[in-house]
Amino acid sequence: MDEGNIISILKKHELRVTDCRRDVLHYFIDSGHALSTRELEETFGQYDRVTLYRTLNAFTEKGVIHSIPDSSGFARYGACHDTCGPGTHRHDHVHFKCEECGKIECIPSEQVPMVNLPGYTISESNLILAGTCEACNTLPQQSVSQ
Amino acid sequence: MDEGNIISILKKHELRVTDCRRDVLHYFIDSGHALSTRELEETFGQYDRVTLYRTLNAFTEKGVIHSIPDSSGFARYGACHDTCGPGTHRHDHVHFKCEECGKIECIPSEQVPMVNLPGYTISESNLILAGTCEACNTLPQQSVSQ
DNA sequence: TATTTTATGCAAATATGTTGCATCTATAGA
DNA sequence: TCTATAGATGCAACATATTTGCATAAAATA
Ligand SMILES: [Mn+2]
Ligand SMILES: [Mn+2]
Ligand SMILES: [Zn+2]
Ligand SMILES: [Zn+2]
Repeated sequence: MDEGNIISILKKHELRVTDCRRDVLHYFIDSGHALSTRELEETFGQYDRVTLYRTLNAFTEKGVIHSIPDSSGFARYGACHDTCGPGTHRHDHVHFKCEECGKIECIPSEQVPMVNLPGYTISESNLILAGTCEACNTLPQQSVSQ
Repeated sequence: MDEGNIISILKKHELRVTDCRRDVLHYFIDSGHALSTRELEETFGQYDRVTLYRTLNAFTEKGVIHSIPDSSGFARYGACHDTCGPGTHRHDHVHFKCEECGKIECIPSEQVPMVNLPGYTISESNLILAGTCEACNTLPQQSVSQ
């Protein structure tokens, strides 16, 4: 994605355009998988850890990214769809966590099936699948640590 | 649940019966919602933090409890069904996180819908719903911090 | 450009989770 | 019931994740 688009996404979400935010958002959009704080720290050593955390929090609050439920104990984030903004979050797509390569992918093509629970109000649904991803099934020997 | 049942559950899962394990298991079974390590630490100040963590790990390994994915980044655990034991884990039920009271419940009556992803191997599915729980819908003013 | 608002970096604090080791205890066997 | 032993506990220390306070720097606005 080109730099102009990155900047307009930041502006559309009421975020000041800074080097750190441009670089991180760029990386989110181009990476194709959900990111951990660890991966961001390793990728962006030029920025302070605290700044990266604050970037993730700002992005989450403004609807640029969303956190993905995981039982590993580490937070993971994925880029939101165009439809998300401050106040409006819709993440009805499935997530897949590969146990071989450790990557979490958003699967935009799969909608989370609706469930009806009498008495409950459901505002958000998250379906997280785990197993082996397409890439690891094709190249079974390329497994990598998380 | 009575003390005899608690003890027999521990024994059935190859766990030595200790005060800590009896108290924690009792609390899991009677509480009706998923527990965070934080809540356990606050509830069981008489036991060392490390012992509580090791209790959770032992329970999870032996199939007494299961961890529940959450986007908060903190581990949460729920009591397993009768059908779980060492080696056999089946958690195809839905989980619900209430945004009012912060509680996570297991919904044993709802199965996680199957999804087919060509190219992927799926070994586990987790569906986490969020919104307002039955209790909070009934008594809207009783909201509590997480 | 001047003003205002917000982001950043650094230090420090807090929180979460694990490991090593000495001691204690639940359990099985004599 | 007594004893031997594998396993559980508590404590200290460690490792890592995440947040907060504050001074400074930079972005937006006029
Ligand atoms: Mn996603
Ligand atoms: Mn459950
Ligand atoms: Zn993979
Ligand atoms: Zn509730």
